[in-house]
Amino acid sequence: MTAIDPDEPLARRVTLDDVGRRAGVSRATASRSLSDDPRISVATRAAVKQAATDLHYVPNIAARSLRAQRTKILGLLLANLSDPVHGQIAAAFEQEAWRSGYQVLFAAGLQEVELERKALRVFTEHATEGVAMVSSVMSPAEAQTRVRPGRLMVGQPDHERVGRYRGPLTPGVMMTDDASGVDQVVDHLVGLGFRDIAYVGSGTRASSTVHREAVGVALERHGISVNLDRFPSPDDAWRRCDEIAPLIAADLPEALVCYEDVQALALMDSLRRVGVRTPDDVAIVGFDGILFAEISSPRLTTVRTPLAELGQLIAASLIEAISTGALPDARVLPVELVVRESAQPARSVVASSANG
Amino acid sequence: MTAIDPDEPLARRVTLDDVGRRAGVSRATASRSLSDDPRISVATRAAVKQAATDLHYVPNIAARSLRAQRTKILGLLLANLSDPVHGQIAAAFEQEAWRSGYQVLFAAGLQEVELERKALRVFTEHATEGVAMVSSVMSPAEAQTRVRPGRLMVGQPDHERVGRYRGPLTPGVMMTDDASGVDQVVDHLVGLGFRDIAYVGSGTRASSTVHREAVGVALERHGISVNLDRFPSPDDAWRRCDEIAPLIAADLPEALVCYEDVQALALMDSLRRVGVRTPDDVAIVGFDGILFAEISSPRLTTVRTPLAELGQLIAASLIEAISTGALPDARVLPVELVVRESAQPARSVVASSANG
DNA sequence: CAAGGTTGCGCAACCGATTGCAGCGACGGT
DNA sequence: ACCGTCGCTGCAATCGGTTGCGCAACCTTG
Repeated sequence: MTAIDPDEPLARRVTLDDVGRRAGVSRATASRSLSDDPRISVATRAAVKQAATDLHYVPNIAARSLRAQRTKILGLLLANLSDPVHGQIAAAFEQEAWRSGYQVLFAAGLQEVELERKALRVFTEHATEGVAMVSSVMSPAEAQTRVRPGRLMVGQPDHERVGRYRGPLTPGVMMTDDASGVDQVVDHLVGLGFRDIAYVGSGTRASSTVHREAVGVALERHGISVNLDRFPSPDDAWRRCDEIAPLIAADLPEALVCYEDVQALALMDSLRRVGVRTPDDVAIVGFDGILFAEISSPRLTTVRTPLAELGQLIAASLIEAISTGALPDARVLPVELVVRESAQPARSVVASSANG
Repeated sequence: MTAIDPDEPLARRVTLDDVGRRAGVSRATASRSLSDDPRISVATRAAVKQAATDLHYVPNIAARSLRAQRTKILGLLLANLSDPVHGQIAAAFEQEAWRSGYQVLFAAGLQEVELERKALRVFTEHATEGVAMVSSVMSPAEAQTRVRPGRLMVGQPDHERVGRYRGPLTPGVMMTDDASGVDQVVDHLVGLGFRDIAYVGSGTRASSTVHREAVGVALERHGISVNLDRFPSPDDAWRRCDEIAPLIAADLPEALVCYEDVQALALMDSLRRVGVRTPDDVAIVGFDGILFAEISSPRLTTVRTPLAELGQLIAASLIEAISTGALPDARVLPVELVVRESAQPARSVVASSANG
């Protein structure tokens, strides 16, 4: 350990008084000069600014926001910081906030309602001007009661509504059009000739429930009825794939719809190790469109969701809501099926087309 | 747009005065009660606490830190929030901070010294009690001058020192033992029988330079001398692999050492598309040990670096430095070679062992 | 030269908490 | 009945900015 000056708990910072003193004016004038108040003469303003840079003056945001009642801080509560999906959203959110001069307080990886409540409380303590929630376990409805009205953006499927497909969405909700994505996936699979389709989701993520339902609905549209709980959905979507792979191998469906890319990729690997090859033995599709789905082997057929755009949109909407005082309507961002190699035409289709 | 009450720019929050009034005591007593000051009678304390919960009182951190000169805020400046490597570090850092009651302000994806300077300034404005920097483009030396002495942790290779292999490290530097990792990789490759080894790095990341140098040194130890700039290093390590893959295919080395896993994975894919198979035609090794290296096909031989541990360590060290006032010595976390499928014994070795 | 207008700046209150110090009431001792 | 003590609270200053209001000096105009 290298000792540092212990008697300097917090080296006194240069304050506006110091700056004013050096420039020979009062603190008030110093403050006004730095904010370019036209009532202060140009000469004085220049002198103050000079003094400020000489002294390396840095304003104290805490003091400012105490008086001005503006903190320029946003809160972002999200499921995870380290997975590709949420990482992208968080990064885009942070970037957009930064560009508008806002700082972001994060609360990630909580996974429990009680912890999320505490996080929201901390946000309030720091007087965040707005809060965004992405893939929280807390319901948006509860969050509404804990955040100042009109200052909450929700970046996740609205379970209540999406489950029923396109009901009116709560203002402030921003999401990718997962329902459409699922439709496209199922249409694609059915078009490829598959009928025996199974689903593997996440036991914990609420959006997985939405997904599974959507898959069921889409399949029904095609007159296909399957047991969507044929295989267990691991709690953590992509862990423990080694445990369910044998189950799948023992009761192999034609195609597998996965909750997310990471899971699809992990499952492909686990299956490979029990001798099931993709796409030869089974077709697999993912969801999200992360980078690794692009460079895996086989490359993964998936739904590309505009994650960065979503993060940016959430931040921009929040900031706009703060400045205009109007809560933006919900937004649903379009998604796009990306056909790659992990799902090939079913043998039956290949055979019949060879016959025909 | 849904209008919300425009005349409520910032609904007045409940203050200690309100709590005190309701409990029939002064603000001072209310404050003391909430912090369980023994000088206040138990009855009064209970009454105040009751009033506080009744009123949903939430303290104002800005006011508190103004007076108490403690913000309980940390700053984390890092290269990127959305890649698996930095995402893991950031997530672990945030978790550890949260556990100690600290909030984290992020500045990510800046990539320019000027922007990083501004970020550090913003941190100062918010009176962060400590700052950590991971993979910054700014030199740690400069950062030292911009952060309060003893309140900076650097989570990246110290170019000056590591380039020279194990010189004394600057206090406050925490890093994974990349030099050892590179040694292990090279030893492994050479042990597998490879001699014609090439390197592909990143044009922008400073740590890539360190890596490349380390590879050269390690090879020299084995009496192998190669041109480490045989192939161009793309700016963004994993983008544009499609552009260099043809070059590699046209001048195929026996083995390829990559700067990081993401790049190795991307390169494997690009090479596959120009007809070069891994590990049959070329051996590839990565670095970092991200999840996807574990589930790729072929699974990637790489060096596992304790990223989460690093993030946690940085945060814990920073917090300790804040409370004890002593700057921790540098720490170098051990890394571990993980042998998987992307690098198989060289044909020559296989042949000779078959002969022998 | 006086009245009215500008211009440029300072005084002091305020934001919401923390905290040193002082005061007040009750109680015991004599 | 008076005084000292102790326990419990309140007063007021303080942190570092922002801002309404007022004031002085200077300039213009009749």
